[in-house]
Amino acid sequence: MGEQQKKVSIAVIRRLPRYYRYLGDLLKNDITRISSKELSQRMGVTASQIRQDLNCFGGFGQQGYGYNVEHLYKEIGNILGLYKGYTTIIIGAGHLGHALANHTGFEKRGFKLVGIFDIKKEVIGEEIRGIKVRHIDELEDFIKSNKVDIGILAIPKEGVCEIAQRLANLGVKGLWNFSYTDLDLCAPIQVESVHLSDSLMTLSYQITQNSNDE
Amino acid sequence: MGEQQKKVSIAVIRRLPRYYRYLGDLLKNDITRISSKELSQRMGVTASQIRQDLNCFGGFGQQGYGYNVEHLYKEIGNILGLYKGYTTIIIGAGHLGHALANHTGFEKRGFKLVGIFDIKKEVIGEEIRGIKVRHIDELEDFIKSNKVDIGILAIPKEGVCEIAQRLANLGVKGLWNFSYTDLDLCAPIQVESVHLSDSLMTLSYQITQNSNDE
DNA sequence: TAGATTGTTAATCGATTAACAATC
DNA sequence: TAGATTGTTAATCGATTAACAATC
Repeated sequence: MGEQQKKVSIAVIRRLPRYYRYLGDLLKNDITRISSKELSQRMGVTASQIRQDLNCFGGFGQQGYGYNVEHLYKEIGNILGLYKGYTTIIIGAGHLGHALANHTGFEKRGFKLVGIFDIKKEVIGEEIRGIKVRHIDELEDFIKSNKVDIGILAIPKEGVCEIAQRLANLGVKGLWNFSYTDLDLCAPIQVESVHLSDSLMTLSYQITQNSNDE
Repeated sequence: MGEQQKKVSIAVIRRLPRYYRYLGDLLKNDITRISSKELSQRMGVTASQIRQDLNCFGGFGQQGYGYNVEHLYKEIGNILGLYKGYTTIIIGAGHLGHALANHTGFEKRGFKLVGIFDIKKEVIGEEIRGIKVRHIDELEDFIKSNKVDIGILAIPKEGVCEIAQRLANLGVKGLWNFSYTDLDLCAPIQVESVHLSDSLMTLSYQITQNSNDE
């Protein structure tokens, strides 16, 4: 803690979950060691990049041998904070909120859903995977008596800024934002946005280009 | 058509939807012109980057004046293929499939949902926003008699590769992949993946770093 | 030991930023 | 015309790839 290697670029960080995924697959297939060269072929990247990326965090390999799959898998999991026991709450019990609440993959990676909030009377009290939907007015009390690390924002962009600020004020560490707007908070809170429309438009651009090329 | 400016980098393309979003907001607020400098301040990027990005596609501005908001908005929409009338089908009527089907934002941007498919008897025949869920066996017939540009893959990773290949074979132009795996098809089809877990893990890394820094 | 493969430095490539002439 | 702001070239910065000595 405290001492910090020089800042790792966002490009590297965004590749870590992908490494983690491929290593998990290798582990499932009982492969115990892998070289950067073989991993690079499976992943479609250069071996050099893999070695550079990993060496941002320390030397996990061994010359002449390569990397121990299980060890590397766990190390990356550790770097990503997957063993910290982070807890999440979902704001917005609409269709997307339901989908995210019902997705079991997040828990598999160590993220525990502990609360769901909404503003609409109709959904309050409903249970999703054993978790009761609470009224948004209970947010402050809930967070004061429960550790909440991450707020998942599955609400329309109109209300998101106010909620985001409330969560920041309550000491929530990160926001996972699904609303169609950028969040620009003056608070020490991390924001990761998933702009689904942006992603779809990117795909749209690419198929348009393909058609033009012909 | 046919003649192609030198390939625009993916970094630029991924910024286009964001420009589009900000321009849409300006338009709503009845702002008719904007300079790269002012837009850069609103978006938190450099004016130079905005001008460079836009000039990959042509000169949309005017010296001494800036950019006409409505014109630029429409041009970017055009570049992104939003006026092509692209149609989509969703594969997988689970929680995520439901959420995507019920999301009206995509239609607002020109993507028309025309079909939903699943394999489970229980959901076949159900209607989501007026669209009947069909059995996956009807996929080939449906696509042969209906134009389908984009397949949205909202199914577990186990079945996704086979379905993706079937869609590619049927001439679908793009796949929007939500399953937790990379698709590596040998077919002339564009793939855009949304790995939600990867995004969450990136956030997790960042809040972990913040805690370590203290 | 010989072979393999890392960790790491150096070279290359590409993307971003700065600068400014062109021009509305 | 003078002022503003683009389009575009040049400079800088950072990320990726290549190379290779270190070492298991």
